[in-house]
Amino acid sequence: MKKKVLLKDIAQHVGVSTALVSYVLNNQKEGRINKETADRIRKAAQELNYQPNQLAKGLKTQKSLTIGLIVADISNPFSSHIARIIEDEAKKSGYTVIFGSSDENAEKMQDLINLLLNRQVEGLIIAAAENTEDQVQSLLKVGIPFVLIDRYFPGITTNYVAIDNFAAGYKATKHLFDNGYSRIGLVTYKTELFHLQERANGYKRFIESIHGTPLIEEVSVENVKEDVEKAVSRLLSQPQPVEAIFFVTNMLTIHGIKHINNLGIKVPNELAVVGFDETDAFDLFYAPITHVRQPMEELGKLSIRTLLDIIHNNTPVKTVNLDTELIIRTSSKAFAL
Amino acid sequence: MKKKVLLKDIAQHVGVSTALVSYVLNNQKEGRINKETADRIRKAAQELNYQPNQLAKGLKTQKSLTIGLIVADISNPFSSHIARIIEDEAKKSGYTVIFGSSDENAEKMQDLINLLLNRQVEGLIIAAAENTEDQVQSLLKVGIPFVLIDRYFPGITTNYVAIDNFAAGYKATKHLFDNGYSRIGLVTYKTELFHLQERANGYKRFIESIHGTPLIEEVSVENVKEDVEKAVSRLLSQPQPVEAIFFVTNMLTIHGIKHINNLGIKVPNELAVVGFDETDAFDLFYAPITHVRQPMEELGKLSIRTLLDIIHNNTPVKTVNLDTELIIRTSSKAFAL
DNA sequence: ACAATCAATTTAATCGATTAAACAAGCTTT
DNA sequence: AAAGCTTGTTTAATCGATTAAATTGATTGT
Repeated sequence: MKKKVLLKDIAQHVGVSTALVSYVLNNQKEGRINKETADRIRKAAQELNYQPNQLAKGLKTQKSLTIGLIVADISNPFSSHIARIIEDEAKKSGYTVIFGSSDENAEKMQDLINLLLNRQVEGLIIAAAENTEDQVQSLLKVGIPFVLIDRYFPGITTNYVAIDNFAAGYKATKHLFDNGYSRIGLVTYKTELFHLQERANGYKRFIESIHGTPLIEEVSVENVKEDVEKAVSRLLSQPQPVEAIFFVTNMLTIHGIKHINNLGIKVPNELAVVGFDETDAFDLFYAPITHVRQPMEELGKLSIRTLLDIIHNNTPVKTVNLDTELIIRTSSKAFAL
Repeated sequence: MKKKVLLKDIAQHVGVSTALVSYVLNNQKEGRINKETADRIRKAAQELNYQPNQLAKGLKTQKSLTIGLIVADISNPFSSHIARIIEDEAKKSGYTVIFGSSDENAEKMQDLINLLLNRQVEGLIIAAAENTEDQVQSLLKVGIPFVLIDRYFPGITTNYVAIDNFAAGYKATKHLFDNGYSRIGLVTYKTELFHLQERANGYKRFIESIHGTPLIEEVSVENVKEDVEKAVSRLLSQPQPVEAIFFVTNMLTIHGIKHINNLGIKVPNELAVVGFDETDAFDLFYAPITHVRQPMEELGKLSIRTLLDIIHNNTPVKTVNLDTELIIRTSSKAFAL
């Protein structure tokens, strides 16, 4: 591999010290540098196609211009969508993003945090995995700038950008009820994750408000597909089968409707469905899926902007719960009267 | 922010030089170091939770343990799936991946390359954007280890991992014909990208082999949705409308079937469809979509393994064209006889 | 008893930048 | 003409690690 062009090479080429080259290329000491010398330096840098070594620069300046993003799984469309928004927004401020997938696993998440900190990221955006309060607490103690996204812990006072999960759950359930479905089941993960519990709580609150019985099925993260299938089947094989199901994440929704489809059950006539998040799959289903849409752009942009704010100005704690929108399609259509 | 624990801190804590600490923590000079001293150093490192500064380490050792991945758009499921596989495989060898999205734009891709090289990545995996031969050539000249993935340039001898696009195109078209569809249209991007041309070439070759007329619609990258809609409509409003359409990428397929659906056209009875890549949307469509499946795991793993091979052993050029699988579903079902 | 060997550790240079402080030469000012 | 500014540039320390080479003190061989 050809050797890289260094500051020293430019200095030699022009016949000045590396210090001067550095000053010129960083536009420092404006006015104190001979215009003509400066031009020669800039020209040489251009010609030699000088690219500063960011490791060296970062080491000296203590600024890596890098932030870390930890998601559950970068191949999940929710994660990759957010990742893309954050990438773009970070770039606007000259920052690069390093991603990592935690697989909803606390240990992997800790490894990722260490890895990112070793790489001297200036801050983190984290979609925290289950049971990672301790890790978040210890980040707080260390004082690394970070912002939680999507998930957060009610017991920890820290920056986060998320949605109003309770309202989303309530709204989705109410919508089904208003459209004539009264026995409504819910499929969620068996999890301590607060944001998912809140979606379920919103559901429960509404069901209670109409004096109904909550019917909640919890599935494992490890075995989503099979578990969702069982969950759906159980909800349908009750003495009084459910008339509608609310799935609280994109994956649950997808596996759910695939199974419903395989069972030959007609949506919404035999069973209404409300899903969460957006995916093309929801549109292409013969009965397009009513779903809770999260404001992705806002989530992403707000999280990175908050993070950069903290990094640069050490602003006070900021917590955001954005509103969601219920996109009403066919899968929850009211009974024809 | 609490100050980080340095090698120096451990040295001071134990009462030895930083050199010794470094040797111990890197398991160097095995046997030449007093076992008891070594233990004390390791214990101190543990207690103080020492995390080496990778910028400093990388600067000195000239190894960043980082590789760069350039995709068209990380939020595209194809890209994010590949990214995830590469992330996992890289981690196994102690490497971290930095991603960037080029948006199919040559200039952005060049910026990304520079950015990644500044960050001293040891190598690159690139899904090259259109018209970036020059960039690839110049990477070759500079001698940076890199592997092209998904896309490659017939005129450039370099490492790449891709599929046999021609065969995929041929196979998909033949399948439609064998199932009784003879007027078959194709929707692709208006592009110089060789891999997409090859998919179209495979299509053309087959159509010619049956003495048919190729019906190719090209859409722009910038305006996919509208253009696909127009393309589909044009294919259907021919004097003799097409009986089947082959879409050569996942996005084209999704937009295509959405539109076909909106037009109220029944698949496959009124129009058969074959798509490319996999997405949940294909399964959930009322007539599950027959599609070309790319071997994602192999693509991802092979690309990173090849790259690491080059980095470490400077192996000779390796080009790979993997076979694809045609997943036959309902959307291309033979006419009932 | 003296050189040679060995084990254990330290010294100091280095990676490629940045930057405070020093310096040189010309110009003012009194 | 001495002292003080300006302007333009260089010197040298530094960031936090790694690592070749030097050093120290003990041990061994002859």
